[in-house]
Amino acid sequence: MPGYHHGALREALLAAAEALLLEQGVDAFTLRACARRAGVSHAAPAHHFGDARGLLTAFATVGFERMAALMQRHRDAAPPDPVLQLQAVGQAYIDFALANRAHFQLMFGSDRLDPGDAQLAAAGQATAEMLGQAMAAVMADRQLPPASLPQRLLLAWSAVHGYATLVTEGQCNGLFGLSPDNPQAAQAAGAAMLALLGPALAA
Amino acid sequence: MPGYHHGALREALLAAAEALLLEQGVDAFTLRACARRAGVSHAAPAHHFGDARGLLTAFATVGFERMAALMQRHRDAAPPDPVLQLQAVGQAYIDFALANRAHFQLMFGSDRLDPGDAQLAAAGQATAEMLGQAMAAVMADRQLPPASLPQRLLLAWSAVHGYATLVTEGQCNGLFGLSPDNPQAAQAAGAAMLALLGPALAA
DNA sequence: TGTACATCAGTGAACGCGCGTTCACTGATGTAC
DNA sequence: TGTACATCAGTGAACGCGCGTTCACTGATGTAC
Repeated sequence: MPGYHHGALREALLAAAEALLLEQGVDAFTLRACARRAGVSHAAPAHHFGDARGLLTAFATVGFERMAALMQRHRDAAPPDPVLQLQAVGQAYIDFALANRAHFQLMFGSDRLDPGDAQLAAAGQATAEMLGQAMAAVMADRQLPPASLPQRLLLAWSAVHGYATLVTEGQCNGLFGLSPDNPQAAQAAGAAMLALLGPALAA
Repeated sequence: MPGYHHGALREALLAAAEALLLEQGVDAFTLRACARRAGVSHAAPAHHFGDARGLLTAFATVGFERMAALMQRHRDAAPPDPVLQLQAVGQAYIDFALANRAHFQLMFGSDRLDPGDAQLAAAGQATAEMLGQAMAAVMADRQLPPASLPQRLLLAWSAVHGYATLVTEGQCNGLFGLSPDNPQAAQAAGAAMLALLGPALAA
């Protein structure tokens, strides 16, 4: 890993971005700070990402891909009951947010992404479909009216997204003692929430 | 409303901040742009707010106060059934977010607030208590085990917060056609979601 | 195997810009007598 | 009622800073022959 040519600068910049976002928040993110963090000239990132928007968009895309992969893993590991599988997917949503706070906040909370980016859109859609398919499986299994899919999906998504958002933003710290610094407790509380919600979605 | 002395600059700056936040997002917010928007010298805001953090903190505090007031109104207007009242409070949460996107996003999504500000903390706590009381009333009415209050509260809060966040961030635009630009549709979908959730919280 | 050359990845100096902050100031308001 | 004066609210010029972007460059890699 020598001098002039870095070799894996793209990945190094994404790692530097994560550290910066976690430490200072997205408001403080600058291309120069990111390059500094990666130990590289401040003009170097332009070769890989164009500008800050491009870098953050690539960062968010990686986030969606990771999230979808985690959902798949959780679902595969769950018992064959569709409701349990739906809960597993929801838990993956929460777990991902806790373990990748910087990605999660950027993916859903920032206006510094390029909304027209094709890869970002594809990754986001693939992630959404994981949840949609799990919900559809529940509905088929319980013979629920297909017309109610949107509402059910919206409720499920809102619950996991709201919980993940509240915890990662630190809003649950005072009232419930839940913070991303204690992921075990936050995961457990999320599981309890999903256990309470599951039956409502399957009825 | 004459020349040198503005007379209501504090309020004018908060209004200018709202317009800027809606148009450009919180990332682009600067004290100078805010002063420009209010038609005033760029050094003027310091007299009222100190710095940008102070201004945004005051702005968020106003948001929490408005939200709590709307919750109270919705609850008072609802039928005497505790579950319906809880749903009314939840609907107020959603309605507030839709009607005050700039406030909402700043209140919950920004790291540009002063976390030590006493007024902000008080206003936030008062808002949280509105939801907590409505939930407690449901539990007393249905004789539910008091120990389950935190989980139930967390589920209710997560659902309304998640929904409000997803819609105001524009995440529900593609898949569900819900955007803050069409508040009626977004309110209706939120009501449907709450109708689905209500029984789960009261059982 | 060796040489020439095109391409790529990163450098570092330079630029102009908008920002936050400071500060002496000035115009208006309110209060004491 | 009038006058003097303190206090307050807003001005505008000035500063230093970090930012994004540009650009000629240089060191390394890969490929053709």
